Amino acid sequence: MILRAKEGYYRHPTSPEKILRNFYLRDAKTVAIDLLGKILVHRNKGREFRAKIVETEAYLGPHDLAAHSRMGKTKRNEIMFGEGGFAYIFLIYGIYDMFNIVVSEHNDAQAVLIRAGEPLEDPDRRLSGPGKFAQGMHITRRQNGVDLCGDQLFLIDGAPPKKIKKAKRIGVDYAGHWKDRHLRFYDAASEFVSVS
DNA sequence: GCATCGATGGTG
DNA sequence: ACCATCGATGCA
Repeated sequence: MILRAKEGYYRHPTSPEKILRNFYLRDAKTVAIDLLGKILVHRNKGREFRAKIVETEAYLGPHDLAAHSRMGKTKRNEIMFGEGGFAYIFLIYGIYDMFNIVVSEHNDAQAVLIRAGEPLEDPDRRLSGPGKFAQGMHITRRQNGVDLCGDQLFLIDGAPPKKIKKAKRIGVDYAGHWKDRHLRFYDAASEFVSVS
């Protein structure tokens, strides 16, 4: 099944195999890098939205002063303190929902923010930037806590980027020396990355 | 090409 | 008051 014949456009996932739990039970930096090139699938109300992930950020746990888990467990972030492989979604600036994937073991409170993707079906859908990504994928706080090993929201395999770039995370200038850590990763060749 | 600003609502 | 954002605006 070829989806769309447009210049430079993604055509087909190499092997549509669902990503299993053990993928998520590793540290945030490793998973953030390995997520690049994977396909996120969201099935919602009889529709299906898919995107190739091209930009991520790692949040390393309570000691990472940029991570939500730095405050300890609260009503909002409790999903972060659970096992890896679950969706953590929160509202930012009163407007946008941010889609994160909880990773590592129970209580490690690590997560990976998905910052940008390439839409597989409609090339005009903009999925660049975490707010637009969640919006374009129809992911909202209703999906907070959803198991990514289920059938509603999950990942399938995809080819990793040829070249990965690393940079500082966006919007975390409050985080002391953590703001300068290179924990943002993106596909160097993708036009859909939010900030190059 | 910048820098700055407002929208908007949950959180601590 | 702050915020893991975005698009519009103003100025160069």
